[in-house]
Amino acid sequence: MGSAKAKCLDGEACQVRVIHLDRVERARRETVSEKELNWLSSIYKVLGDPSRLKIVMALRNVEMCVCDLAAFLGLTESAISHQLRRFKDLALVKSRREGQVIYYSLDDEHVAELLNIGLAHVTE
Amino acid sequence: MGSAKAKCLDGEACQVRVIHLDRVERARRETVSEKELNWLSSIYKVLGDPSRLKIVMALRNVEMCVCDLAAFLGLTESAISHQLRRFKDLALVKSRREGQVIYYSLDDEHVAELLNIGLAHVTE
DNA sequence: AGCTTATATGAATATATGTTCAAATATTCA
DNA sequence: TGAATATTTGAACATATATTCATATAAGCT
Repeated sequence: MGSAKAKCLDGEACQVRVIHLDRVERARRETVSEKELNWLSSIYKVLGDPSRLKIVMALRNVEMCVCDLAAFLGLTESAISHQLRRFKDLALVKSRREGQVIYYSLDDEHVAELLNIGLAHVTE
Repeated sequence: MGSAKAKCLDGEACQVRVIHLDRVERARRETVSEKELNWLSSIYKVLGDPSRLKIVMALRNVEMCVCDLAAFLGLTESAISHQLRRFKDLALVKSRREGQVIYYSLDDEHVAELLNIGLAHVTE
């Protein structure tokens, strides 16, 4: 509706200006829970850093250890380890120990899909 | 190959420790350009914040103006405007003026796909 | 047991970032 | 023209974050 008249939400005393109350209410109805939203955004966020994106792109195809990734990225092994922990905390990457070497690989098909769509976006 | 012997990259004098040179070289071969990587990560990053994710989720379904989104998110109109500019800079959201009101909506099908996969990830 | 290698951890730091406030534009309406 | 509405912009601030350095853990080798 075109009426650009200010309205109020959440009671009388509020100061919130709203033009399309119906749309706001619809958005309220259709949104996912705050918890799901936070989780989802944390997954996008972990991909939203060039170094981490490069890491996870590499792990899509090959299992790699920390020092391989450090050589690939040109970063400290410590930096790689810190970032890998973030992936593990979100259960996006899994690890496998073989002697002293720990091999990392991608562990989430949804993330693989996210990366594929991103690549399609970039290479089209 | 299992040989955990240190090797060197990029010339003699370097100190880079590598266990699987072949894998590092393969990763080098298969990676996208630095420029594409930065662009792609910036797209994930812009989705990697709860407020922005909520904005773009809402814009998936309905056209909304700044103050609608401010009411929906419980944030300042200024905050919304700042975040919308980031989406516009990446050409993920488009705007349409109608009198004093500016309507925002999603403008990138790849991003819509990214959101769909994310939602599938969350709601499965 | 010691010694080396591979990775992890924690503190420290410099930088990036999200939000707010105050002020500036831009558009409509009287 | 002037007042009111919708949005934008820039500065400021508090918080988050990516990386490095130094140190700790863990496993294999002699």
